[in-house]
Amino acid sequence: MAQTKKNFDFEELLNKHQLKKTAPRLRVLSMMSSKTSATSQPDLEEVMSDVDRVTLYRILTAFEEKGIIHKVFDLNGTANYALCASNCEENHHHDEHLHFNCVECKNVYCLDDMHLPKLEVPQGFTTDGVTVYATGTCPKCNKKKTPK
Amino acid sequence: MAQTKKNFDFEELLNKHQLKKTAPRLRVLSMMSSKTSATSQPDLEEVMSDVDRVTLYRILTAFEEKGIIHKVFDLNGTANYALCASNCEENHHHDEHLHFNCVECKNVYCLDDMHLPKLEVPQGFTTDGVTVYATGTCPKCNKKKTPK
DNA sequence: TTAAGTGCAAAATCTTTGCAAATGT
DNA sequence: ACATTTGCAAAGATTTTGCACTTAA
Repeated sequence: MAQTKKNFDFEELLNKHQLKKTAPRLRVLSMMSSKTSATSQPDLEEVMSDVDRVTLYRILTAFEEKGIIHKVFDLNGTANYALCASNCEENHHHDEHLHFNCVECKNVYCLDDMHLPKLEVPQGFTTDGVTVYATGTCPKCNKKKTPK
Repeated sequence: MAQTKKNFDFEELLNKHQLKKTAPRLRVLSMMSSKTSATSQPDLEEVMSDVDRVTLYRILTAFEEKGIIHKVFDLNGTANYALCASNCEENHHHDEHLHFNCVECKNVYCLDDMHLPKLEVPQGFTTDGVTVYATGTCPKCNKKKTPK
């Protein structure tokens, strides 16, 4: 059960959430599933430039409400979207994983499998969630920098 | 050397960065220093509603460039600003502390003194910075919830 | 057929830019 | 007096809303 989001799952996924299978929606899902990193809204808009911007907004909103994708802001405040892991439910996301923001290519990687260290907070604070952003260089960009 | 940013330091601070002491700038500094949490841009705009919005944008940009304040986006993508610790230099911020985002009052607390646990990243990634966002309830809001 | 989704137009925000007037040094 | 800073007007960009047309089921 390693990779759960294959292309032919998208119909089912939309069905499950009572969303009709339309071309723009399938393309959004397809694009997100083809990447290991989250997709920034500007990138999405570029690829989907033939559909109305409003439509894209509505698709993203709908997907987020249904728990199909989750939104994560990178360190520049830009919204990035990624498919949710299977344990996301409607309006209740489990995105307490590590978000890695590459300073070279700006991509945001959702490193789901990383275990996050326990966090201590001062007296009086109670935490219900932790999101960790790491900045640095991703493997792809590291390779470019060390061509040998 | 516990609290470094007293009111009478602001003149000096602006001087040091070759910025003129103007009323709006002093008010921004005063507001930020009076709070233990970062100040959201909407909050700033409300308090500073008598000065032009453009002026506020420029003040914040200038302060950030000079390393007087740093910007941190909360989990809703809203910009929040806080005075930099003294070890911030121009265009090179040290804000690798814990940002605590209260789900009740939406405030962002910069918990400078917390030590952040070492983070493991997968093969190929190299990190140069870590920002941790915790969500939860801050002491103030916890008190409200448990009135006794 | 009909409820849901899309596209277009337009409003509402948010952010940036240019320039003249005001202000700090 | 002079360089900065502010305010205003306007341009640009982003996001939201309303409604008619289209499409999936």
